[in-house]
Amino acid sequence: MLDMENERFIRISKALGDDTRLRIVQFLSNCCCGCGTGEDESELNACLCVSESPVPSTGASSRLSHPTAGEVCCQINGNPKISSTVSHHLHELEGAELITLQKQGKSVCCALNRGTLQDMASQLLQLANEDQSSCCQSSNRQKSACC
Amino acid sequence: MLDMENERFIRISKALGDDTRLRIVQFLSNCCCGCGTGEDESELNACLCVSESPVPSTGASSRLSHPTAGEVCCQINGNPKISSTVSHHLHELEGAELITLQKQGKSVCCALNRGTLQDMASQLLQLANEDQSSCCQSSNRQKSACC
DNA sequence: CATTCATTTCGTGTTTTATCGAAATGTGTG
DNA sequence: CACACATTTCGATAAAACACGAAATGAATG
Repeated sequence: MLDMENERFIRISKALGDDTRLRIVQFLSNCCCGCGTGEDESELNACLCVSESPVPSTGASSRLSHPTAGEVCCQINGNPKISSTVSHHLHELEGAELITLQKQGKSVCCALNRGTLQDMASQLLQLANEDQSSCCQSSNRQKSACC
Repeated sequence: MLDMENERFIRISKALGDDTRLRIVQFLSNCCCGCGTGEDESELNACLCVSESPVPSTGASSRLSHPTAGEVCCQINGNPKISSTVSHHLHELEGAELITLQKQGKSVCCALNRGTLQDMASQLLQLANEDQSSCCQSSNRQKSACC
């Protein structure tokens, strides 16, 4: 296991080791607006997840490509406005690079960072399939009196 | 994501989200004696990880197929005898099904449960590649006034 | 410029987790 | 049976994580 630092691995594991945060990741994972750029109107129009806020100058609706923090919060605990707790969890997930947060107007858009999940999966597979033939001669073994 | 319960996913994530426990898993992962049954003498004889305790009746050495808790502890913190802290971590990992502990005489043998790591990896890949087209109609969306 | 709205920051109480040493358990040995 | 040994259990302590409400920030609106 060379690539990912333990510190990062632990940060991600901790982030995923909380019920609220896991549910946030799950919601963002199967949310159809979690990956669009907001430019392809046709797919966005069919999606209930997008935020809809009227633009007064044109009278048209502006649509965001990702669910807002408030919408995520609503999905998680039914709270109509974002709680400080969910806000905190979102930033925790952002710190672990599991999601990205982007300010759009007075809202914050949340998007899943699928690459981090893939990295994590490959680290786990590496741990599962680690070459077992090298441990005894290897230098990564701690030299101690006891073993 | 149907298969693994959130509770189990969280248990495993928490177990991997601690530096000491991660190092235990890493050690067991690339330990060459982490998978043998102890019956194939030829491969075990070359391995420094095996426990060697003289059997007085025959005068020969008995070899265990896995590192003992004490040996794991030694690798982790250089402590010649197992600490209560490492013992606790081992049982935490056992609870998450990441390792198995088996009593052999007065020692406990520790073996990595590679299947759990693989399961976890596939869960993460599933999260990463979740179908995004079904969220808006799907029933797994919470119905709330706010969204 | 005052107001509303979405979000964050802050202060605090509560729970969980990690760590340590001492005592207890249990297994094999002389 | 007494003893040594590996490990676990227990009790205490300290640190980290979670949760909550109130106040603060900052952007859009009237």
